[in-house]
Amino acid sequence: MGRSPCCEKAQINKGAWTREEDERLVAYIQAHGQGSWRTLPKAAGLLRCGKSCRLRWINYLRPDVKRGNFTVEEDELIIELHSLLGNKWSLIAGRLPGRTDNEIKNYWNTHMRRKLLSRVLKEENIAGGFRYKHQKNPYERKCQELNLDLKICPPFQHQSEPLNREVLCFYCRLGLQKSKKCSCSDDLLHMKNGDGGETYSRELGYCLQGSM
DNA sequence: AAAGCGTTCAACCGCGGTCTG
DNA sequence: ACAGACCGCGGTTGAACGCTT
Repeated sequence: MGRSPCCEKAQINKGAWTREEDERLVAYIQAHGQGSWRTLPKAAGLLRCGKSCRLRWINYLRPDVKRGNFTVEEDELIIELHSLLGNKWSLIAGRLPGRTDNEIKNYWNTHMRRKLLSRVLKEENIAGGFRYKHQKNPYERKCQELNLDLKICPPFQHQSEPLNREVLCFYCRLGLQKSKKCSCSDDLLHMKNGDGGETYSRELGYCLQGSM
């Protein structure tokens, strides 16, 4: 009935990976490719479950993983994408080459939330003082305000002409047509969005609908 | 010096959807 | 058709580290 288990749970190592385990995993994937995570640990001589191997490879050992601090541009992009997609870390990571969903999630939870909140509260302060002065928890309130109502549906099919990537601004090329930072002309925006009232994100592969 | 507290981030957990026997 | 494993994802945890007192 069903498949056999991927590994003997009792013989599984947990916790931090050792240098030797890393080397074994990298060497195996370089020689044989990723293939099936289910069979990889045994084939590579690792006492780990496939899930753990996958995580270690994707988040840390993969050669194209970009280490080090996030740039200002990446910061801004994460904020923009999070406002559109919410906690869809894998989708956000897909727009940031070399960054993993786990890394972005951690970065958001440690740095960005605070940064964004302080920015918003500062803007609010400048705009007209504390309208919510009476409320006890401005952080919670502001987080609720930032939660946008967004619907995601399958990709829009009939695009007659390929969009000219050269004339699109950086944010539009990332699928953020309605970004405040978008510098495209009104004509171009009309051409990109068509008549349906939907914003098709070619890069993200979604129709973005609702309030933005 | 060291205790206490806060921050960071790698790794684990649990869930939902998908796949396989 | 169905049971159960796999896969990928977001949420959470806990060890390590840094800072403050």
